[in-house]
Amino acid sequence: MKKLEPLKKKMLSDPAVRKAYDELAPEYEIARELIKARSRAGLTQSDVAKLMGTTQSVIARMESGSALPSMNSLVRYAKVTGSRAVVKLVADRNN
Amino acid sequence: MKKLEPLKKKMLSDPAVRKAYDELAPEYEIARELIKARSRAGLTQSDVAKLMGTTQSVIARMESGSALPSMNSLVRYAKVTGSRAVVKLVADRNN
DNA sequence: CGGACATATAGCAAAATTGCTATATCATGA
DNA sequence: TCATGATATAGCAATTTTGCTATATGTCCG
Repeated sequence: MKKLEPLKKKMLSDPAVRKAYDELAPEYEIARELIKARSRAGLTQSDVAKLMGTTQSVIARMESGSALPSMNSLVRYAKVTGSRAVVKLVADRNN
Repeated sequence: MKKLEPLKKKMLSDPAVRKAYDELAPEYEIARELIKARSRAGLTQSDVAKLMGTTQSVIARMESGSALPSMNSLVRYAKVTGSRAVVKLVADRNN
């Protein structure tokens, strides 16, 4: 299943594509983290919503990666899914 | 320099204190990450501001922990300081 | 098929963050 | 002391996220 890597690399060498990717990637990365945490906790979006004191559509939106959430939301989401939000800024030459 | 740990533990056993601490902690944790990244890059707040296309006061506010920033800001800040924002929701029984 | 349950999207108001200007504080060196 | 560079804070407008209701999709049984 690693056959896509070369193509990916090639596409990312296009500056325009690269820029879009760089800005988009974090949203999906976070979305994946959210979904992982929620399934680990065995909760539905409605469950999480109720626990966070909001509605299911809000959770769906966060997990869809249609926008970068605030740390506030992230921390609250983490809390109700039995997780802890860890944020690090790691040195990275390639950016 | 570990003498404060027992006191800290005791204080946190007070529910009211604990709640305030839980909500406050992430802001300062993030602020510390920001400042670390910036000094690693050898930049001033004004430098970062310019690179991000904003002003020094905005950076000062982010680093003061007076509010939880958005992932958007975090990612942009990371980028100009030669870092990468890593967000993880790690399983954590104690919360 | 028809009914539950889970997730996704739209549209708008409310709330929070961001951007900005101005100014304050603080440390350092000439 | 004065000047300079760096960081902090205030106040307000602009932008973004959040919260909400309603509705759409999609899936899995019975």
